[in-house]
Amino acid sequence: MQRSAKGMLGGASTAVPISIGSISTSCANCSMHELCLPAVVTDDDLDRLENILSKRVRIPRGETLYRSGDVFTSLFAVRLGHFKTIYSEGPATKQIIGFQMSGEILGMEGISHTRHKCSAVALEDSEVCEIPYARLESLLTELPSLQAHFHRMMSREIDREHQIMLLLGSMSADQRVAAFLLNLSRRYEVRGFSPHHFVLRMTREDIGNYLGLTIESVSRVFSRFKKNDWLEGSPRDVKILDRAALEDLCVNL
Amino acid sequence: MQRSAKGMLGGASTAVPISIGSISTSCANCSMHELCLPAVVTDDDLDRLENILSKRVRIPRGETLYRSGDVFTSLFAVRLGHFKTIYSEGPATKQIIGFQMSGEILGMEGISHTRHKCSAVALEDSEVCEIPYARLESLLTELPSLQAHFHRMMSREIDREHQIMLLLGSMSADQRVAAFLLNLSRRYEVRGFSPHHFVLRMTREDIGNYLGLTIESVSRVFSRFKKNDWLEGSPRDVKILDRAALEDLCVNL
DNA sequence: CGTGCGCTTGATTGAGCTCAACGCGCGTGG
DNA sequence: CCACGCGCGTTGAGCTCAATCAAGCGCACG
Repeated sequence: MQRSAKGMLGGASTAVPISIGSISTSCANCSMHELCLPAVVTDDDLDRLENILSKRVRIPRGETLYRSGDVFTSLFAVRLGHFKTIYSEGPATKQIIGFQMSGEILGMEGISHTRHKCSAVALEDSEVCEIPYARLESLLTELPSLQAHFHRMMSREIDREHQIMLLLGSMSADQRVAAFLLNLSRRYEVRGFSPHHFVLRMTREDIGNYLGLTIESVSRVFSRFKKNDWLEGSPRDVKILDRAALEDLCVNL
Repeated sequence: MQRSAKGMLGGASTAVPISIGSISTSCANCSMHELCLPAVVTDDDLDRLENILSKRVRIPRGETLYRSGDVFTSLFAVRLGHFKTIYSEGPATKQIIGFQMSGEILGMEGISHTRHKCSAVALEDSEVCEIPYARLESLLTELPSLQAHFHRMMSREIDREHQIMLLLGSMSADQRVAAFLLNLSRRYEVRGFSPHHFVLRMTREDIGNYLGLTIESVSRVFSRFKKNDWLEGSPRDVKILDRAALEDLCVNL
C-alpha cells in the first residue's frame, strides 16, 4: 500500500504504460467493445476514437489509478480487471461509490472540476485505456453518434447512483446484500461469464462500506443466505443457488 | 393529486405553456443565467441556445412535470420554484433523489433510455424552461463551450449524488439533517437569498425519505437542534443560529 | 512457527423505527 | 359562527435491527 503513495500516471510508479505500437489497443478487437465507449460507432469513427487513446496502463492489485485531488485530465476505460472508486471528504469519511469492471468508464466525476473527487483503486491486476478528456471532447463535436453515446453513459451513471441511493435509503441489510449480488450477477452475465458462479474481488470491508453496513453485518447476511441454501461457496467464491429467493427479497421492500 | 394523472406536457393538464412571444424567455434576462445551462457562453451562442428553448411551462404546486415511464424528449431548467425528483422501482419503493431549485436542470437520468426513470413534482407553483434534447445535442456539437458546460453539469450531478451516498451510507440522523440544512443554506446563498433564514418547501416526510430517515426521526432531530439553540423557527421556517455547530457535526463523523 | 489479515460468530448495546396519542392550523360545511 | 375532518408535525414508550465489543478461526507469509 505504501507504494501507492503517489498517483499512477505521470510519476514513477508500478503502473506500466504500454506503447500503442507494442500491443494492439484496437477497440475493434477489444472484447469489451460492445459495452464500452466505442459502442454504436461506425468503423470509420472507431479509427478516430482509437487515435486519441493515448495509452493503455496496467495497474497492479491494490494500486491507485488516480486519487481524489489529482488533476483531472483523462477518463479511463477498464479493459481488464476490477476497480473500486472511493469518495471521501475529510480524513475519516469514506464511501465506496462503486465497483467497476471491464468495459466501464472511470473518472466522470472529475469533469466538473479540474481535479478528481474520487480515488480509483485496482482490486486485482488490471488494465485501463486512458482517454484524454480534452481530445475526447473535441472528437465528440465531430462525431454526433459518439457524443450521444457518451451522454448516455453519463446518464446511466446517474441512474446507477439513483439505485444505490434507494438501496442505502430504504433497504434492510439482507436486501442490500441480495441486490449487490444480483447486480454483480447481471454484469457478469452481460460479459459472458456465469451469472450463478463468480468470484468477489473485494473484501467484506469494501462490501460493507459500499452498502452502508459493517463488516460483521455483511458476514452475517452471507451466513444467513448460506443457511437458507440460497448461496454456497467460500468467502470470495459465490455460487447463487436460489436466485428467485434473492430477487423476492429485493422487491418485497 | 388526481389531476396529475397524466404528464404535464403534451396532454390536457393544469400546466400552462407560455408562448415565446408573449413573455420574455430570454436567458440573458433570466436571473438564473449564471447558474443555468447558458453560463459561460458568449452572447452569440446564447441566441442560438434561446432559439431551441421551445417554451416555458408553469407547473402548479403538487403537479408532476414528468413521471417515471414517460417518454424522454426534453430536459427542463427550473426558472422559478422548487421540485422534488423521485426514483422508484416497484410500487412500494420510492426514494427522493433531490430537491431542485431555480437554475438547476431536471431530467438528465432520462438521457440513457428513451424514458424517464424519475418523476419530478413541483413543491410550489413553479416554472421551467423546456429544452428539447435532440435539438440541444445538435447544438452542442456546434458550440464546444456549451458542450463543455453541459458535461460539467452532468458531472456535477454525479458528484452531488456521491455526497448523498456518503450521507446515506455513513452519517447519523443528526449529521444527515445538519448536512441537508447546510446544503440548502449554501444554495440559497448562491442565489442571493439569506443563508441563515429560509423556508423549507418540502414536508418532513419528503425530508425523511430523502435522508433515509422516518418522519419522526427528522422531527426529533429538528427539536434537538432547537433545544441546543442551533436553530429556531416554525416547522417550515428555518433560522440557522449556530452554523458552526452544524458544520462541526458533519465533519466529526 | 509466530504474526497479521480477512472472515466469522456470539453477546450486548443503542440509534432509529414502530406504534400510538395528541396538537395545531386550515378549509369545509352545517 | 362553530364543529368537524384532515394534513402535517411533535412527542412518548417500547422494540428491533444493525452496530459495537470481543473472541476465535484459517490461512498466507516472513
